[in-house]
Parts: sequence; C-alpha cells; structure tokens
Amino acid sequence: MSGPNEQQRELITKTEGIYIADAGPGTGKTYTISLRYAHILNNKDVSPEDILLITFTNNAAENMKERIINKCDHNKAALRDAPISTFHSLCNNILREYGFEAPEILGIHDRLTSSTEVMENNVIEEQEFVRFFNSFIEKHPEHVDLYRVIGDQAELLGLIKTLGAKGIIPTSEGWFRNSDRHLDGDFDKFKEQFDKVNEPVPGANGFKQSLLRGKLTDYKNKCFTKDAPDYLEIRGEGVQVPERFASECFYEEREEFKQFIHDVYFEYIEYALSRNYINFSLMIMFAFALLCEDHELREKLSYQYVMIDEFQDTNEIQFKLALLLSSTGNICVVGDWKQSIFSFQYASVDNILLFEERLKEYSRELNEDHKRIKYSTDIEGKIPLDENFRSTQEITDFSQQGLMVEATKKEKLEKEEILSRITHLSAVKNFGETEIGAYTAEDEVELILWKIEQLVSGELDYGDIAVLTRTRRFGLRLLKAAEKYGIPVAYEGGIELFLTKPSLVLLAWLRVVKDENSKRGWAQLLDLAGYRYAEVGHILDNRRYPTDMCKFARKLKRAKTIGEFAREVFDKYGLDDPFCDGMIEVLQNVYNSTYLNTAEMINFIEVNIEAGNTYDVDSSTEENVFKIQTIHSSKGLEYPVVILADVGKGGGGFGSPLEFRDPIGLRQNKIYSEDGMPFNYDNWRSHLLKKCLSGDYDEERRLFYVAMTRAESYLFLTAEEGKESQFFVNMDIEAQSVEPVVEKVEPVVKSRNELTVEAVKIPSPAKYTSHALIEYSGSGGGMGMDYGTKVHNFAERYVKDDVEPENIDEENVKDYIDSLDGEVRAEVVCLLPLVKDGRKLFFDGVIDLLNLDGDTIRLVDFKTGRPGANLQEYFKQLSVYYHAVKGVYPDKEVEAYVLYTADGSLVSVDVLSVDEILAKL
DNA sequence: CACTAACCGATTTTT
DNA sequence: TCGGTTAGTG
Repeated sequence: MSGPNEQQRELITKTEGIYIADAGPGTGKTYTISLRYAHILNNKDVSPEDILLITFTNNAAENMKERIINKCDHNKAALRDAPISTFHSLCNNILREYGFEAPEILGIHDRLTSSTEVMENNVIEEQEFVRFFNSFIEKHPEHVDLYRVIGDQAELLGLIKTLGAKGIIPTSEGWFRNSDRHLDGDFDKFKEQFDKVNEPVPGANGFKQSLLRGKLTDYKNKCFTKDAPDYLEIRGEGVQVPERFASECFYEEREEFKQFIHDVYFEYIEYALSRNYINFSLMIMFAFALLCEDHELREKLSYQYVMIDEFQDTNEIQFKLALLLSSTGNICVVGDWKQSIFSFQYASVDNILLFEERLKEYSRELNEDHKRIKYSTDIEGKIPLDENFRSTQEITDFSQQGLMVEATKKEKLEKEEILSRITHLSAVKNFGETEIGAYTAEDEVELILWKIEQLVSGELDYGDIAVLTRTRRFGLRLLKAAEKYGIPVAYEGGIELFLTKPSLVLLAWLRVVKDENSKRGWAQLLDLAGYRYAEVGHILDNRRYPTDMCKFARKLKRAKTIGEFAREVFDKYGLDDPFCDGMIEVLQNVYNSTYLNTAEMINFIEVNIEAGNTYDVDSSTEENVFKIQTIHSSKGLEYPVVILADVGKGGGGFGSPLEFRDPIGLRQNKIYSEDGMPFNYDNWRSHLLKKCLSGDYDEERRLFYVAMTRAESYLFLTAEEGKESQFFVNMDIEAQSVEPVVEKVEPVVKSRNELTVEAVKIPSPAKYTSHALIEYSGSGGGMGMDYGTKVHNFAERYVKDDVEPENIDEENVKDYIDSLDGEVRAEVVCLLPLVKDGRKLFFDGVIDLLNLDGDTIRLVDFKTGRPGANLQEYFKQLSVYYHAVKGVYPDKEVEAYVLYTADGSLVSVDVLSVDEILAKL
C-alpha cells in the first residue's frame, strides 16, 4: 500500500471527540486503526497506557499489537503491555486487581479472589447450572408452576446470559440501577411491528388478509387457557387482527415470573461464586458494576483515547462499558453493520445501526443518579471508508446484492432503504481476471470437487481456493468426499466431537449400561425421549424405566466392541452423519489400543468434554490444499477463489418456554394451570406477540454477504439441484446445471507413518508416553523447547522437501541425513505394548528418524541440548523405540542412536531390555 | 385467487 | 417446536 487514502487519513488524524467509521470488507480497517494508534502516540502527549484499543478476539488483539509495534518508534516494552485487548481480558484484569469486593455491589457477601476461575466450557457450566437449579427447586417451592413448564434447564442459563448481555443485572434487593425496566419491553416499538404485519395485503381483487391474520391460522390448534379469546374473535371479521389485541397481549401480568427469573439469576451468581467460578458474562457484569459504583476507580482506570474494532459484534453492556472507560470522550468505533453475524453470541447490531441514538440513551441512563459521563456525546463525525482493496469491482457489486435478496417467496424488502444505509465501495486494485458463476447439480459435493479440479487445471492452485459453508456438517461431508478422491484439502477449525448430540446420547447409554439406575444417564435419555421434567423425576425416584428402553439397554450389553455399541445407539436414534462416523473412529481407535471398559470409556468421554477437546479432522501439514470453513469462522479472511456452498436460510426459530426478546421483553410462552385439566397451556398473549416479531432474515443476508466478500477474484455459488434456496434463486445470475465428473487424484504421501504393534488383550490398561520415563537432570543447557521443536520440524521437512538449514543444528541434521543410504522416514509414530503385574501398559512416542537400509534399520532421536547430556535418560526412551521397531521388524538388525545436533555427535544406544524398562517405572 | 391442512426439515462460535 | 412450502379445496 502506498499510504492511506483520503478517508483513511481522516480517520487517522481526527482523534478528538466521538467518531464512528463505517469500514466495509477489504477497506483496510486494521491497517488504518494501527496507523491511528501510532498517530495519537506520536502527536499527543500520551503514552500507550492512555490508549485503550478493544478487539473482538485475542488473536486480533495480538495481530494489532504486532502491527503497532512495527509502526511505532515508541518503547517496545511499553507497547507490549499496552491495553490492546478484548473486552473480556480487560475486564478480567480489572477484576483481578480491583474486583475483590465487586460482588458486594450486588449485595452478595462473597468475594472474587485470585483463585476464582473463569468457566470456559459451556457444557460443564450447564452441568453446574443444573446442579444449582435442582437445589433451587428445593429451596423455592413457591415457583412450582414454573418448574413444570421448563423443558430444558440449560435454556434458563441461556436466558440469564441474554439478560446479562443487555445489562440487566439482579441484586439482593431488586435490580441493579433499575435495569428491570428492560424486562417489560417497549410497547411503542412493538406496536410499530404489530401494525406493520397487520397491514392488509393488496391482492387481485381488493385487499387480502394481513400477514399476521394469516399466521394465526394455527391459533385453533393450540391449547390455551380459558381466558383466551376464541379463534374467530382474535382473527377479526375483516382482513386484520383487531388492534386492541396489541395492548391486550403486551400488557400481561408478569410479576411472579419476573420474580422467579430474578431469584434464579441472583442465586446462580451466588452459587457460581461459592463454587469459585465466574463465566464470561459475569466477568463483564462485575466490571461494569464496579466501574458504575466506584467513582474514584472509574476516574483512575478510564482512558484518554478509546478505540473499538468490530463494533458490530459488541452488545449493550459492552457499549455502556466503553462509555464508562472513556475519560474525555475521545471515542472511535469502527465496524460494519453488514458484517454483523454474531447475534447468537448476544451481539446487538443496533449498537452500530442506532449508534447515535444509543449513545444518547445510554449516557442519559448512566447519568441518572450521578454524572458519570462528563463529556459531550455529540458525534464529531462519521467516516465511511469506501475503497475496497480486496475484491474486484464485479465481486464487490455482486455481493452487495446479497444484502437485498429476498429470503423467501413472500418476503418483501425495502431495497431503497437498505441501499441508503450502504456505503458504496469501489475497487481500487485491478486483479486482472475475475469471474462470478453459479452452478447446480444433483450432488452438490461432487459439483464442488468438480469445480475445484477445473480451476486447478488452469492457472490456480488448490491453496487459492476456499469453500465456505454455513454449517460444519456440510463442510465435513465435503471433506470426506475430497479425501476419497485424493484431492488435497484441509478443514479449518477443529470439531468438539464430544459435545455433539451423538456423543451425548452415546454417553447416556453407556451410563445406563454400566449402572442400570444411573440417574444422569436416564435423565438425559428420558429428556431426549420427550418426558417433561416432573415425569423424569417421578421415573427416577421409582426406578420404573420404560420397558422398551430397558430392552435396548440389554441389547447394548451384548455389544462386543465400542464401535458396535455406538453404531447400535446411533441407528436407534436415526443419527447418521460425519460426527457419528468420527466418534466411532475415535472411540474404536482408543478401544483397540487400550480396551477401555465401560466405566473407563465414560470417563474418557467426560474428560474430553471437560477439556473441550477438539478433534481436527485433518492435521495435514501440506500447504497447497483447498480449505473448507464455516462462514462464521472465515470472517476477516480473504481468498483468491471462494466457492460458497449450501447457501440458504437456517432453521427457523427455536422456541423456548421462557424467553427474552426485544422489544417484547420477558415472556412466558407456556403456562401451567389446573384450571380445568392440569396441563402446560400455551400462552395466547405471547403466541400473538411472537407472530409479530418473526421472519427477520437480515442476519442470514449479512452472513451471505460476509461469505461473498471473502473472494478476491473468483466467486462461485453452488446448490443442490431442486433444493436451491431463495437466496440462490434471487441473485442476479444464471445458474448452470452440470453433471460433474470428479477424477481421482494420485494419493498424497502421508506426513506421518503409522507403525503399530499388534497388542495383547489384557484388561485395565494404562498409557504412558516414552518421555514419561525420562528424568532430565536440568543441566543439559540447550536452547529450550521451541528451538528444539524447530530443529525437529526441519528434519521432517528436509526429508520430504528440499529445505535449507538455517542454523548449525539444522546443518548437522542435514549432514547426517545426507550420509544415509536407503529409505528415510521422519516423525514415525510408534506404540509399544508391555505387561506389568498383569496390567497392560502402552508406551508411545514419535521416532524422529527411521532409516531402512537393507537388513539394517537405524532409529535416531535428535537432541538439541548440550552434547552428552542426559544420555542415560535418553537411552530409556530410545530403548522403547527399539523394542517397538523390533516388534514390527523382528528379522532385521535394529540400531538406535542419539544425535546431538549442536555438534553432530552420534551416540550409539545401550539398549535396555523390556524388563529393565519396566523396572524403571 | 384466497385460504388451509398436511408435510418437511431445522445453526453459527468467541470470550 | 417452529415456519415455510406444497397440494388440495372452495
């Protein structure tokens, strides 16, 4: 880049006052922000600790810091410690230093301590929440009618977090700073939406019924309480729903329900603190409360300059926090409403769309009882960045269409209005060739692979191509197919296999098979089978489980392997997807090498869940591969070629019996009543309210937009023939129907070679890595772990490609490898099963280098430490490798060496016998 | 043409 | 459980 353009320069140099920058895709946002930071530092009398820069992810914060350090002449150490971070780590730091008594602000007599942990795994948190909620039920019998209504307790936790994101916080006495006013909703805003959907629709002869009236056809199939108006009454005599129902539904009695939410919310915070953890939502909440109430601390912590990147991803409480964190009103928010796709993470797109409005509203709110916001909240300027450095003009214009495409056949969009909100982007770079295409075929997966093969047969490489999908599921299907054809591919982003539904079902059955009265197992299974909370409790107490389920458990007991077990379970539930296959693969592999019994298998899954382990479907280190990603994870990235697969709208809403929605506030969709038949009745009021809110596809369109704007020069849309979504159909492009033929590609050599010895079947296994044998003396000198890893990586790469050594260690490795005859393999995985005291043990490890030279096999381990150091310890490790290799090649002469890479000295290993290895344990 | 009953298919992920 | 689509009815 030849320096900032006019708009970028404006953003860089105008630093005093409040600015909002509209930074569309490819407009050089990160570049501009880092220059702005440098500009402030160089031209104002401030140091890095006076400038707060907030980003969305830790990764982004790191990148930003790197850039700024490179651009500024300022003290590098000070910049490393500069407040360039996410909201969460900023709040965490504040709480660690000043937050000990923050809970007291809410009336909780507990403390945040340095040992308070941040709950990162939401599955574990849900388990904690369920534990909490069960004790809550015992303590609060008065809410019994509400308990009957709750299907999934974890949804209640979700509801609490939604409230937290909006800045609605409970205290021992009531609600923090009257935040409960938001619980009631906003009638005027609701009425606006009501009127809109209740507008009669113009038809061929006069007016047709309003959308709302049409939607209410299901009203008669619902089961409402006695006070509900009947079908004819609510739909009215004309083409509209009578207007009086708007206020009649909106203003319903909610006091008891609100009290219940308050109590659950407040006591859960108490519970979390008593268990010594907080979640991410509480982290922000406590920091916010602290900065609200401790005026001295706020003055002390606030910053002269505040910048927030990706502002479209912030939520309400973060907006307010930002206002509190600024001392002077020098605030700059940068974002793009068109790229707001994280509402399910509680992001509020209105923060940026209604920036001015919210700015005024929030500062008024924060100043109600004390003047916290002392600066002017007038906006100094709006700066649109309007040059796109990423994509060609064709792609830029085409993607913009995506924001105005109808998602359904009925949907009507006010395109002029949308257009007026979009900053038109002009492409600056000429990339030469550009192409936009759309294809359909019977098999979309084959279609995509066919297109990729077509592309790489020309000028393009696999590495230029990214396939973006809306769901991980489709991505994994594509991955599987690509691997089948040998097309080089990488799925970006790991999969938390054990948090998927198949895994939870499987785990529940394992529990039940292990212990026929397992409460956790049965609770989950009964819940899945559709039993309500109260019924589940009854069944568990009386231990009278459904007979067909008991029968299935007996069948499972006879399964011979975990794979068979899992397959039975998945078949029973009609689960059949790549997650199931992945699970079976992982579990069967574990089983094959360790013969875990049921209890151990349960533990294995639990540990995986606990650790939030993700399983990378492909760990290929190859560079030239095409990438598969979900659209959400592709945000911020760019590729020469983007193939956008599986476009369409996501599943409709998920209704929960208790929920919070703007602008109707807190609502109870189900009501338990014994008036007549005891039953969970539908709430006719919230039924009508919800019909007025539905059908908002804006975020789906933005998702579509984000995906398309990742492309630099080539963009292709694909769809399954006959199942094209309205997005696909309504875009201004002619789709080509093709019959794809995919050719098999020569298989790529695997980067790791498997070398496994047939194991002996003995129960109760344990697993060790060969490094567990080694006790380092600590005096090895050496250059540390990272350096060692680098040298090892060099060896692996040198064997495969021809890379140049970069230091003396790597040169010695190269010289040694060059001196060898025969086949050389690097990074060979090996496994050695042993038996000690009737217990099976596994040692595994990675052999750095394996040299197959006629009848001789040499195995070599590289050590970057001081030559001669730790030799005895290394001998133990190498002995394990020796026996593993000898097990596979019993007829060959096996030699083991340690190569000290510092001076190239080679030491022959005195191999220990198996018994000696065992004795060392 | 307007309306309705019956059927179908249903997430994304960071802190 | 939801809403959209489709096929069928008046």
